[in-house]
Order: sequence, then C-alpha cells, then structure tokens
Amino acid sequence: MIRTKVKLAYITNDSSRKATYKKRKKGLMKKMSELSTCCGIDACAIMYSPYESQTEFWPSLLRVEQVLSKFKMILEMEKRKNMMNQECFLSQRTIKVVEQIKKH
Amino acid sequence: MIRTKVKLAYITNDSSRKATYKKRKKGLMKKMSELSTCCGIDACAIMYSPYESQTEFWPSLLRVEQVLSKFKMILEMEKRKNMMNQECFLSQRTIKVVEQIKKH
DNA sequence: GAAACTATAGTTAGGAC
DNA sequence: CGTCCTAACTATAGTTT
Repeated sequence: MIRTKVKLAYITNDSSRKATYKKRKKGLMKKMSELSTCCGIDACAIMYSPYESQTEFWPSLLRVEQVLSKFKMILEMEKRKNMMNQECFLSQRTIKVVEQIKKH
Repeated sequence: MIRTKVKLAYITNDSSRKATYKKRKKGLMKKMSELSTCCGIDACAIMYSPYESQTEFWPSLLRVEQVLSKFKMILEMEKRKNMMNQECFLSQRTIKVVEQIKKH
C-alpha cells in the first residue's frame, strides 16, 4: 500500500499516540546514548508522561543524581569565577536554575 | 566512495568530535520537538559540554523553569497520595530527586 | 572553523500477528 | 497489550565550498 507522508502534528488517536510515544522515546534514548559515547559526555533523562505510570530515569536514577550533582558543581565554580569578574548576567541566571536542580 | 558503517565509539579526532556533537545535538533537539508535538508532552533540555562555552537551555531558560516547576508539582501530589497509601518506595525516591530539582 | 551537500545508515508509522 | 516487518522518511559522516 501507499503510505501517506507523515505529518508532524498531534496524534489524535489515543493508541497510536501512545505507540508513537514509546517508539520515539526509545529512539531518543538511543540517540542520547550515542551522543554520550561518541562525544564523551555525561547524559541523563527524566521522563514523565500520561502514557506510562512510573516516572522513568535514564540510564538510571543513580546516574541522574550523579550527573546533576556534577553539573551543579561545575556551575558553582562558574559562579565563583563570575563573582570575581563582576560580570555575566546570563551565567547568574544559569546558577539560579541549577541551585533549584540540585539542593544540598 | 563506499562509506563504512558508522561505528559507535568515542571519536578521537577533536574537530570531528566537536562537529559530531553539534550535529547530533541539533538532531536530538529536533527529535524532542517532534515527540513533544506528536504526543502533546512538555519537554526541556539543559546542555553543557566542553564543546560550547555557554550552557544551553532548550527551548529556552524560561521553558526549562516552567517544565521543572510543573513536574515538581505533579510529584508533590503523588507524594501526598503515597503518604495516604503508606506504600510505594520507588515513588518516595522519585520525590527525593524532584525536591532536588526544584527548590522553592 | 562553520555551512552546504549528499549518499547511505538509521528511524519509525502503520500494519500483521 | 507487545513484537516483528518494512516502505517511507530522516539523520548524519564525510566531503566540499
């Protein structure tokens, strides 16, 4: 059969939308994994949706915590640098977000 | 020329690795955008790497904050439900992470 | 370096089971 | 529900500009 061109719009059919969510989420995690491997970067994901009962942590809850902790530390260091420099508004906003992300 | 199958391993050449990072990051954001559109879900990303000087927020810093806030609220509600139920250890761990993510 | 190009590798929507 | 299939679509490594 001839398949119609996929249009990127909200999928109104419930089961189709759920199936697509699961497929694309899987694909996205694969892409993240590849980016992480090829470029040597830390990566993590938190996934919550109406399509699955449990919040998912990729690659694991522990890794999510570790990656966020490391990222927070890096930005704390940046904060100190910026305080010394008396500059960079954007970086201050960044710190603000990260303090929300990881509270100790 | 015949291209070899891409092998998924750390790219040792610095400029190739950086180029791949930028391409794949762009691809990843596109995939997230599509998932968000097709399935009607909120999505955001924080990107920090050795390849770019500034931390990037996708689709914007404001949206990152909004999505994290919404997610935190949802999990606070789950926490209450679980307290009433006296069950679900995993969900308690989830809450713990989210409290780190969004501190008010 | 970045941006454009392009052939091929990889992804996925819809169907079958 | 999930898993496999595959035509159609998309991403991207290597290359050129």
